[in-house]
Amino acid sequence: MADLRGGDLSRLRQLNSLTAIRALRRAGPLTLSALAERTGLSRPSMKEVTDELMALGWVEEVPPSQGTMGRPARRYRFRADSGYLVGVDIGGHNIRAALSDLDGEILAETRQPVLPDAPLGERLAAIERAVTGCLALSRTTVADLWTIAVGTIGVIDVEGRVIYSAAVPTWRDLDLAGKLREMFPCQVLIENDSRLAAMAEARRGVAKGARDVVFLHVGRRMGAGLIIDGKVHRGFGAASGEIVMLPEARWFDAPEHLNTCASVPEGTPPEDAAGHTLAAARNGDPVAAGAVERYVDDLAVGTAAMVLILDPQMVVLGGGFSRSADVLLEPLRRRLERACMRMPEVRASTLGDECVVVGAIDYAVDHLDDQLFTPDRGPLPVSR
Amino acid sequence: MADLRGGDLSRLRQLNSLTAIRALRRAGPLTLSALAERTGLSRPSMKEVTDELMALGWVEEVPPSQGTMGRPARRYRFRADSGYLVGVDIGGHNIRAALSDLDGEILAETRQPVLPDAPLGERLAAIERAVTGCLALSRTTVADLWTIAVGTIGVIDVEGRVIYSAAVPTWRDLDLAGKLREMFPCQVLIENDSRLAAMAEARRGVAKGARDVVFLHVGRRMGAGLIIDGKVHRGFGAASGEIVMLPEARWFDAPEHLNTCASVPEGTPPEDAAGHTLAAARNGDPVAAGAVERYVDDLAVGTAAMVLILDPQMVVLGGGFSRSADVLLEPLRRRLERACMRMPEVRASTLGDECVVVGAIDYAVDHLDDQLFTPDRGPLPVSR
DNA sequence: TCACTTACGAAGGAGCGCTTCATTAGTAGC
DNA sequence: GCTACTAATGAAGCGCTCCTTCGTAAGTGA
Repeated sequence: MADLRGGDLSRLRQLNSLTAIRALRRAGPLTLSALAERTGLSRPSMKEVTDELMALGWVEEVPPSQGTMGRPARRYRFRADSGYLVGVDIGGHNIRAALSDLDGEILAETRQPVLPDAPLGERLAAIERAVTGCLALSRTTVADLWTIAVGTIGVIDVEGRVIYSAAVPTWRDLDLAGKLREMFPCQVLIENDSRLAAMAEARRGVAKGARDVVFLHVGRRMGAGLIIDGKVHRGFGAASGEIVMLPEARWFDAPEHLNTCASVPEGTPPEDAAGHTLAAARNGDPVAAGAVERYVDDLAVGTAAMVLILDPQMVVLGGGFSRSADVLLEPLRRRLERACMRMPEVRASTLGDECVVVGAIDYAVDHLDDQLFTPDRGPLPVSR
Repeated sequence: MADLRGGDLSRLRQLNSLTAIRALRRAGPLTLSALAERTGLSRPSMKEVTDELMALGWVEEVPPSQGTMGRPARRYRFRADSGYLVGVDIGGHNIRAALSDLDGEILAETRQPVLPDAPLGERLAAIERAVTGCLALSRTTVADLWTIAVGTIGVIDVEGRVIYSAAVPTWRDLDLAGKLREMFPCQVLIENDSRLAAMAEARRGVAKGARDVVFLHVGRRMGAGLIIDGKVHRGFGAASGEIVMLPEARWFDAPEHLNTCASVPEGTPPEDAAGHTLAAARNGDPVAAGAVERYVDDLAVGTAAMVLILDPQMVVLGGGFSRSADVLLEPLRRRLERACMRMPEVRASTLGDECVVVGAIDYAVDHLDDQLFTPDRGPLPVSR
């Protein structure tokens, strides 16, 4: 429960340094005066702070802006390139990776296809290829990596061990965090992919700014991710969002309505059936429309449970089927309107397939921020 | 999003003062040396801090402890009696109030019976009587009150307005916070009663120490309160925990199994029927046992929804029926065991009827803490 | 070239916390 | 009752961080 440590003078400086970093991260290059004004410090004090931050490698000078009145002011910026973050999305069929700077600006992305039943070694190798691919694209080395954040399907325990994964058999009981730590000499974070997707939507997607968000992963498998009070909600055993396990919530079998619809042509591969049904419904096929109706009926039950329990500001529809949001959104809203006490906004995901990698990066950025702004870390470390 | 204000020297002092207060609140009377050690400050600095706090009225000296080696040390304690908090539970049939010091130590309690359909004025008068009764019992005046926290049935909006109340008709559309602010010249907080009960259990009840708690209010009406990350979770529109509104969760009609059980004697008043059924089940009546089975079946569905969605550390069974926890707990556990991914602890409430008032006080204490520990409040105010 | 604007840099001062050391007020043992 | 020991007290002096103030520097616009 919070810290009971009193502050030293150096603690004050540390606080002010962090405040300066935060201001620079938020507002880009700033002059000394602007920085001083924003943080409330005097210019001379801020000068000392920036000098120190420059010496440590956290901040650098950029050329002054031209055409201003008066003597041109020095400008400083946060050196977001003094370290890099990688986000990884380990899906059934694809492994995606993205590399960003410390501000979460994405600099490179890669994708490695992989078979759901590929042996473990192959899958891990694909992860390594995806990450090193990103490094090569952005001309950085593994030594510059500060954090790798991984989103994966399945239930992950608090230590980063996979304890359940319906979609990827070889994934089960794997100490994923451990394996990745062997591969990469940096901090490794593991999260459930739906939760990271929720994070992405809450940070830079359609739910930007919302503190409480329910993210629905609708696709061939169903899942949910929760953002509560602006943070990823994991739950005590990292098993939150698993409403799909409750038969009464009617999520588990919901996709069957779309898969087994009579309007799907014979011989369609099973993974494409739902897409056919949704497309047919969009084109006015009454049989498909009925299947979609029944699908949304089921989807709405589990969703209403989450909305009634949490009263979020927004519900975001994501996952594979969210490409058909135009067919799903309105009927879902209508049903929720009837079922809920207070109707949340219901919107479609805007980030698409990159949702999870982007969320992984946002998660890593948050983690970095937390580390920086946790008191009693001692002085700021040298950056690079 | 956090503050961007840098720190002054005085800010450091403020921080240290607050740290000292916090240490004293947590550990009772402490000597200067002990305080210094705990907070990491040097003794001379801590002396200045305590001098200042004494001058402001936040801290006072107590006689030194005897029989120690060496020169006896001054001891200081937090003046929890420099202000008072009141918690109020507005139920259908009773209005309870309790008065505590700033540490949340309860000093007086009162109860005022009131009819569910009493006119609004009468109900408000009963609230006033309950509170002034507490003041009289503890020989304090309304001027010493810092905060009143109120828990009430029904859905309260973010501004403290009652927007829905099935049990108390006159309560509807009432600006409760406004009315109370007219009555009492202090800070007024309004919350839903189940959420406050959850708070109490998480702070000093059976769930003490748990960060994520689901509190089940089981009684003639059903409700739930959530503690997430140690804080009351209200939701965006203060409508969280309303799973009872979802038919598929089977909470709404669940109590009917107990009310309409054939083993209830003719002529039993409807409010006592469920109690009879539970008692009969405890005594081995097979008909009553069946009714209880069906009741728990329903109860478990909504509960499983909450557990699967949130993955709490603990589920607390509270409310009127929790007096029969011995009959309910085991069957509930069995059903959850089957339904949940990770089984939480399931325990009965230990605080009984005082749950809500106590929770209201804990809520007020938390609020006070937040206010104190929010930066940029300027210097510590004079206490009393 | 001159007035004006804005930033820079150095100097002096105040607040806060730290260390050090002589002093004080108790207990324990003889 | 005296002495040795223990632990807290109080005052002095130091260093760090931030503040304000003021003269100087480096641009723009007339």
